[in-house]
Amino acid sequence: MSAPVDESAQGRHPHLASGRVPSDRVFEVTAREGEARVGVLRTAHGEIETPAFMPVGTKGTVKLLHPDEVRSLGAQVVLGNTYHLHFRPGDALIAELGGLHRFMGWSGPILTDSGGFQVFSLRDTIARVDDDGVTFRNVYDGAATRFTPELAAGIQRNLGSDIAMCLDQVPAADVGRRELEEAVRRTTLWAERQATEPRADGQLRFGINQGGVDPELRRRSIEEIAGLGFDGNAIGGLAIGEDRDVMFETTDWAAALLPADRPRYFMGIGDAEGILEVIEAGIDLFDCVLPTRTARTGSALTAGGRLNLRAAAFARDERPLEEGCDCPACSRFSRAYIRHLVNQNELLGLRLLSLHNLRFVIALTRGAREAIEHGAFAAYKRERLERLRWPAS
RNA sequence: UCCGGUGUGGUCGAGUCGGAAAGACGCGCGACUGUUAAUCGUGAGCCGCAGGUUCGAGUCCUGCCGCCGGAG
Repeated sequence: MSAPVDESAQGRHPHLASGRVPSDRVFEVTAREGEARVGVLRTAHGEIETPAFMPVGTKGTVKLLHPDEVRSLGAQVVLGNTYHLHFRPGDALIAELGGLHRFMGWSGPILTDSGGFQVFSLRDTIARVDDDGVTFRNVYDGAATRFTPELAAGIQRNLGSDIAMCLDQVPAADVGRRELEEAVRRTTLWAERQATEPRADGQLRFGINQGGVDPELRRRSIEEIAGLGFDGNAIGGLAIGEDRDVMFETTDWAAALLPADRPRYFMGIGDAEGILEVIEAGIDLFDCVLPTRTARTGSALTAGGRLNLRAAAFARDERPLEEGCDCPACSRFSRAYIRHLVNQNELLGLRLLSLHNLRFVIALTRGAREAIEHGAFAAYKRERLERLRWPAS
């Protein structure tokens, strides 16, 4: 594959390139419609127009894609991961090489997740959780490892991300109230400690509230976390298997409780309906592996729903994945060809699907942004949901 | 023509003293939501054909057919 080199990322130290943004200019809301809003989040490595979808690049890469491709799809910020980069190749090594931006050739904003989700979603590896931190066997070599808020802060400082997330305790969707309450309590305890840790130059820090869909616990968590005055606030521990309607309902009132002058981040949602719902609730940022993962497992996201490209139904389908889509896949290749590539395990097929799926969610989000600016979001959402319910193809 | 071997889902291939047909790949279908994921789940076999022995046959017997090898 030959791809253009990102000149701007060459020979530059991300820490030197970064600039501190005056705190009163970090986030500005520029338009509203109901609870939904449009804004701009200014980071050390550039601005993010919100609402924004953030592609996930856990190990320092949005899987299969060149950073320039990710950028040209309209992505303004990507995620990196504290857990994975700490073990491979090591955050100290990345710091030595000039930070994550330079290391991965992405000169735009980077948000790093704290590792909390990884530790707690890999439940079987957890040895012990206490108020100080969590001990687990890491997935790379099985060695016992301890994560604390201080370590999560230190790793993210080494990575030099623009937005660092707090280490949180993420309980499964089906835990009882007692365990949920423990997670809320600990998440606050940890956030208080992480809040005072040193950070990279210009780095913003976001708190994460928990509480599942329990009204009292979520409310309590939001009050405690938001009370610590982070640069932004995330709703964590949702979209992990709970009832969808309850999740949306929770998001509606939970988002409204978050400080309006700070960015609000819903962690881990990426399907079309979900994106529209959380935007409507007043969420500014969201991320998800869905577009890139479903791509690698052979599915395309479209306005009419997901297409399983492996299906025989597409063998002679000469249409693009989605009519009217401007992505590199749709502008040139047929469903039949992509199906052939996917079924033959040709990487190009998975790359084309990745490009398309990311373009789909980014374009959907951009459409929402523009709609809000014109006071047309309600109609936009209705129309998009209609198409999902009654797909044209 | 004779001798020997062999015939199990689309393909390769395990089936021990006859007792509910492994596995892999492929194919069909489906999942996937702060990535241990180019992953995971799931479906489909008149055991070459016809008889026979037996309570019971992919396994034993007979005949036929197809393939492989050798002899002539």
